[in-house]
Amino acid sequence: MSPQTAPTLRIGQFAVACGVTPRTIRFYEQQGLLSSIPRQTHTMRRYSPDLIARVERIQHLQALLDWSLEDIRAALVLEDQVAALRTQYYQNPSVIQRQNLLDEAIQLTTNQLTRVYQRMESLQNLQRDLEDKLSRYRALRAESGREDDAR
Amino acid sequence: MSPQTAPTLRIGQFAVACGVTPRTIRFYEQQGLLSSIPRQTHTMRRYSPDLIARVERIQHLQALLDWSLEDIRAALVLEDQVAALRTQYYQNPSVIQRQNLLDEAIQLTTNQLTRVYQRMESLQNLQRDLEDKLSRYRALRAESGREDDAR
DNA sequence: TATGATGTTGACGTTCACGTTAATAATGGA
DNA sequence: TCCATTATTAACGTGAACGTCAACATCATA
Repeated sequence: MSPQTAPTLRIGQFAVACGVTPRTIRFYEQQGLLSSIPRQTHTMRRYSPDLIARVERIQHLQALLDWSLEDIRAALVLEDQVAALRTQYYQNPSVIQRQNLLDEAIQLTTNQLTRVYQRMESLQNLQRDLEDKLSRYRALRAESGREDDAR
Repeated sequence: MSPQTAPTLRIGQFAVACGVTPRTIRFYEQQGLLSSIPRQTHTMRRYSPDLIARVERIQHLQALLDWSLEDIRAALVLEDQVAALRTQYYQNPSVIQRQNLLDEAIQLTTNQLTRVYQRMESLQNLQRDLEDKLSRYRALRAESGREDDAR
């Protein structure tokens, strides 16, 4: 969460850098996916370039795991909390609290990994099907080519 | 396309077998994903069990490649045409037509495969990220455990 | 300092992939 | 033959993830 780079980008350039529209960025913020964006002189939002990776992460989870923005939000919030833990960002919580938080994060990440493995397996099956199909098509095309030669 | 098994199932049982609702089945037919379903006595639809695989295929393409039903329809229609070609289902088209059809099908399948490869690569990256994250969490959790021991 | 590009907050619109309901008809077993 | 179960069409409803528009504010620069 803590920005490593200065918040220099305005929403237009930031959105282009992320490959989305400004509307999408505002929508993500509204849904709690980007937390409070600092504003210069209390008006326009400013984005630090390291937030680009966060938006791309959102889109990846969306596209690759079929997660809703709500699921993604929950995951990011938890990750942010762990990150805050590490940098002692907020008042050092009790050992129990830290452990619970970490256990939750471990649980969540494990679930994500399981999902990833399942998807990869399904994709491999699909790959096999498609490769078989392709070779059958090529064989048919070759036959048809021979007929054509003999015209 | 040509059913290998008799159309015995009514829509309720068929939908259950596919893991969807009857509404979904009717919707797919309406969108041209299942072509004309034979009806006994001109009223109720009857499904042959081999159509289950087709519905599962639709859901896979939807979930794994993020395709719209329209994209899937186009792919299935093309595949059906090639299958019809093989079984001489409709009037033997000209050699040129057959070749064009096959070329289209080869093109489409190649595109699908490309998409599959891209997704698998992205998934592998995500897998690495998640595994790294998980081991970091576990390390943190271990630290916290030691603090706890020293209470 | 004028002005065109860019940003802001609502609020309503849109698309996809179905869900739900209603009013009616067909099926199949006691 | 009766009647509970299942199916049929038609129509409207829904949630997610934005798109679009209006009415206004602010920024950068000539």
